Amino acid sequence: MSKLLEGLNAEQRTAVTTTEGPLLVIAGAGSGKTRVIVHRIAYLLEQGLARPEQILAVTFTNKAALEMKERVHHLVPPSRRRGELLLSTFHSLCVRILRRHLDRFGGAYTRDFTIYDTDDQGRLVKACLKELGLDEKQYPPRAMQSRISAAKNRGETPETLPPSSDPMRDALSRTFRLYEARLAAANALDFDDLLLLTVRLLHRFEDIAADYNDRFRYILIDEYQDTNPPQFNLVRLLTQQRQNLCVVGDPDQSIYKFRAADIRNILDFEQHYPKAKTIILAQNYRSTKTILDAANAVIQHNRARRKKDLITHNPAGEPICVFVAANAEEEADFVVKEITAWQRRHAHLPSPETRAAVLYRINAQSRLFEEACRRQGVPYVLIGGFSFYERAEIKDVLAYLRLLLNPHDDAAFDRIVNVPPRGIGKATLDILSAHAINNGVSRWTATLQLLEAGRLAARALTALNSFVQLIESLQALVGDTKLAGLVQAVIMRSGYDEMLRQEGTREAESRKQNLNELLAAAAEADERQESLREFLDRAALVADTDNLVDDARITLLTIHSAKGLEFPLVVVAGLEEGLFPHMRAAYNDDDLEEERRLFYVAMTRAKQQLYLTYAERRRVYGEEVLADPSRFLEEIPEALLMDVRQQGVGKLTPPPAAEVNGQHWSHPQPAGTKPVGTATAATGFRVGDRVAHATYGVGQVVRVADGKLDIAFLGKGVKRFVAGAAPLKKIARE
DNA sequence: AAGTGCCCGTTGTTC
DNA sequence: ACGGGCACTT
Repeated sequence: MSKLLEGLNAEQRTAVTTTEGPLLVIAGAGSGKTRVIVHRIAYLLEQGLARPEQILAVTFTNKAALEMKERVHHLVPPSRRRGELLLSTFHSLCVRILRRHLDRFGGAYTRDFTIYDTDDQGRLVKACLKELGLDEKQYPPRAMQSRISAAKNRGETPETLPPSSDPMRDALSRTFRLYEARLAAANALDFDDLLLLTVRLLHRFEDIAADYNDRFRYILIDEYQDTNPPQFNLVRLLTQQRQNLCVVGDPDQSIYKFRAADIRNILDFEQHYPKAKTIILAQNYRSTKTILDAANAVIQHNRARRKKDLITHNPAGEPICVFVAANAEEEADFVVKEITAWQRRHAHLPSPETRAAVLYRINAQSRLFEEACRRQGVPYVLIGGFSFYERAEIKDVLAYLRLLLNPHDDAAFDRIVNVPPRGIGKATLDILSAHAINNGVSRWTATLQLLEAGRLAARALTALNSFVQLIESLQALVGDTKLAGLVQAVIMRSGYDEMLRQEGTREAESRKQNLNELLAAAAEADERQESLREFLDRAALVADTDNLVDDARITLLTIHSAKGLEFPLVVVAGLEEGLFPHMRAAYNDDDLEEERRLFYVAMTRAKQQLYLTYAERRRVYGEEVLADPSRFLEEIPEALLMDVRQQGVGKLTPPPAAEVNGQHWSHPQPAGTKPVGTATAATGFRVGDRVAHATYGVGQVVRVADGKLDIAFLGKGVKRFVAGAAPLKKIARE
């Protein structure tokens, strides 16, 4: 028997060695899912079933891909792994394919396309709304953006969304159409396009599809529960010929519905691939029995679910600690203090066994924990939120670099045309933009044409001309100069360095430091002999967790970012109604069940010890609000919990119902009621209506006058809202 | 064209 | 509480 199989349980072995035909591996949290994938790849190589370049494994992050590769290398001797093992995310894979074949479409898109990130997308949507004369108040850019994205992932195109008499739908249709046209004009692809165009490419050109079918004899997909329709279609197209497809995932950990992930992909796998064999990995190797029992108890509250209980032979371990803080600052202080104390108590263990993570629902919570760490002088690593590649100065310099490769990249152009300020003001840019729209050309082309015609104020002409000179002179360096040199040239010649120097603030200093880090990253890319293109692609597709520091003592991150990770000590913070489950998810069963899965993911990150904390008061939008404990806390058997303040677990029972205007209200939302839409105006509200607010919870309209609403919230008094100014949902009676 | 002050929405999760 | 966007000023 192969040494590879030693130490694997019976199910894991079957999953590793069943190499013909489709295979579905339902892997519970901590059941060795990654291990199965790694060993399966190693097995394929060792048995000579495939050469490295014939295997494709798709992971959720690039970091996961790198780790897997290392582990495979550890198991397989070098002689067996000559060739390129392709381990990557769906997005990276698609960029790779498109950079090779996108020209085949022959239309506007070429292989030199630029990738628009969410930020660029937002700018573009805004510009489209403006161009169409649509009011941003009535059609919030962010909402439009996510509707467009959702439509694209459903397979809609501007053609399938015809003009409509409904103003909202019509606005969406028109914005969508213009948005797509502008993307094409800029030779730009958004994140959705990367997947969608790859699917279209393989669908349309059989020879390309055949090539990849030929090449990839074995395909493995990790975190399959979070694949979306385009990803599903891509997998279909890649497995037409051979169905040596192995998907691994856990329906209970599906947490990306908001980005179009469709849990049915995994639930219906056996229907999609009728010859599929299914293996369930139900033994958890990660967590203590206490933690696992609690997680099992919680997830059982989900009704739309295939029953699956995880078991473990691990010891019971310590009870789960629940801490109730008076406010969010106290919560954060307690968490940091408790973590350091726990680590001190376990100082005899090797340091990887005392790593801790603070998990929270929303990024805004991170600030509290950062501040608590700073106050207590404890080093920490923050994941996400304002990560490196999202910083303005980094994006600015990257925008310069993008413009060098693709001057028609309007998003990049807009970003830096007057950064640092070089006298190209609003008036000039309006003319420029109008010219670009009227002539159907990019900003860059419009600039050249305006310069040619000379029909602008002399000052504007000089400024624009020097900008063009700058870009062209930098373009001349591409290819000849090393990346580090190029980045340095951008920072210096653009005047960015000078601008930061003149500011002279601490903030400017730290931005300068960030740019130095970017320089270092460029130098590293030089060592790997990367092209500018590859450098930019990487920058566009880095995941927050890709920069995870493995040996950090304390890591702060959202639960979403924590997917696939594990820590000996985990604190899940902010377990309050309205925050977790989040207000916006509390009104429909599907969203609420996804919140519960999110909590399930959070709990099952913990190996040894789990803390659950919440604050009775928290500042939201600068205002102190009261909060009730999360309903999820009540779903954990009390025997598994310990209140670290010795207040008794009775603390966790829901607060009594309250009276508003003589009517009885229970919090949260009364059962059986449904949201009927977001209020964009006070119209449609009547005195007596039940309404919900993202921050204050359920309330009752007590006055409607002059486009204003007075709403009474339980325990929070009467608040006044201006029409269209607040995220209100009206709740229908019954 | 750039600077100042006020109003408004923000904070839901990410490749 | 805070920053972006806008109107208004210099």
